[in-house]
Amino acid sequence: MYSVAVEDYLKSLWKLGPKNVGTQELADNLDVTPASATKMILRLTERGLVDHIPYKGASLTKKGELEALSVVRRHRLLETFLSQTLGLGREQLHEEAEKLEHALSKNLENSIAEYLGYPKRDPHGHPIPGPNGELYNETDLPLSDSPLNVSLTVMQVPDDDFNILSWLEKNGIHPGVQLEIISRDDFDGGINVIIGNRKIRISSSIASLVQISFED
Amino acid sequence: MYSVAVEDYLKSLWKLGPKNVGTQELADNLDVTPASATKMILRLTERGLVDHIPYKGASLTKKGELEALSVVRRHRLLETFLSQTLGLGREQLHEEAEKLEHALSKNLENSIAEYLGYPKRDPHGHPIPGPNGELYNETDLPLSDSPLNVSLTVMQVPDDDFNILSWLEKNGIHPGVQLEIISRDDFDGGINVIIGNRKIRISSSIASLVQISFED
DNA sequence: CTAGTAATTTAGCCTCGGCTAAACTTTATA
DNA sequence: TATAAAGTTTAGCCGAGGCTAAATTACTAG
Repeated sequence: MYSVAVEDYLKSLWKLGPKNVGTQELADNLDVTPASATKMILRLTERGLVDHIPYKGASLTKKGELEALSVVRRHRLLETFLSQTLGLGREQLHEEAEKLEHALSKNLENSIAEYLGYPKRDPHGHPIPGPNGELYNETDLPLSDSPLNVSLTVMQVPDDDFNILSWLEKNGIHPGVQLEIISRDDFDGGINVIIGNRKIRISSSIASLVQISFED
Repeated sequence: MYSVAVEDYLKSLWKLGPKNVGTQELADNLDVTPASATKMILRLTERGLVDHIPYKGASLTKKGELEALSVVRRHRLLETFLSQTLGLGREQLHEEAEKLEHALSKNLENSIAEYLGYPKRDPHGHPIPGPNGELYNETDLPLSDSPLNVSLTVMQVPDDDFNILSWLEKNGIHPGVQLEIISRDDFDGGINVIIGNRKIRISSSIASLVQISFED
């Protein structure tokens, strides 16, 4: 139904939204020139997938959002499937799913979801949209803003940065793990955490990409 | 590296070869017009993937054949993988693999091959080319030409015709099954076979698409 | 051997999704 | 508030891969 390019634009608009997304930001995200992004935005607007206010930015219509969520669902189901079956590491999943998501039929999507027992989250802890775009309420919080001396459970890690993910894996930080912040370096926002019996320092920029919850 | 269209053309040329393939035949196989096929053949020739003698047909170069075999390998590994993990029926595999094969990275191909234990055949019994295009010698024979009153083992069934495959499945005919031809209808080449404790008639056109061997 | 038919190629057009260069808004700064 | 900078759009180009219609080549039958 939709081309690879169209699906990629919708996914980016969803990821960068729900605010009005600027042409530049969208173009950067997709590795194309702003001129190309403008042209595609016009086509998507034509097809009722996007609302566009010239010089102000673009955002998904309801129709566009549903299609974007369908792509995200396929992506996250594939990550979960590849992780479960082949045992691929968290840092390898994104790149593979990025290609396969465009080639996954509705049938196969359903088979995979059933096989996995209708999972609610992928291996990075990201919520998997339902078959009709349902996305449950997000209550996880950034590790960077969390209080000291409280037991925290890691809920989400980023999915698309190989280096950050490798570092997190190496330090045992992934969904389900318990940790506790013992101090915060005021000058740069870096934090020191206890995880298992080890103490490690996490930079502010990475801590802001890790989501936690207070429940065990 | 190669586009979906290029991979599809190479795969078709391989399937229809190794003879010189006519433009019409190729075009029919790919559901495009002969004019489109001609144009693509010229591009593939330009890229050293195809040898083309104007008005006589086209065939794969060594380079083109290796690339075609790589696509076939991905296709058959995917069929095997989807069958093993999701338990998809033989008649559903082809269509899904047809789309996914173009989105499978070398890494994922390797992971899947390892996971499956480097299988030699896919669920339809078709040989899976090795990672460098190795294809072992084919010794299976068409059921339609096989002798009477000898125990035969089904080795291969077609992969791309949903209706034929459904019929074969329904009648328990798939790789690994033993059967014996008890008579042949001279007028149309249809055969009567014993399979398990049932006796069924197989039309000549279907029997020519089923490959058998004499070993048990 | 020649005419008619079938297969193939060429010519010319289209859409998609890129690009660069230039023009036009909007925003920020002096 | 004028103007420079930044962001956005327009114009025009390109290649891939389709298409139709017309021209060309090959094959076949009389």
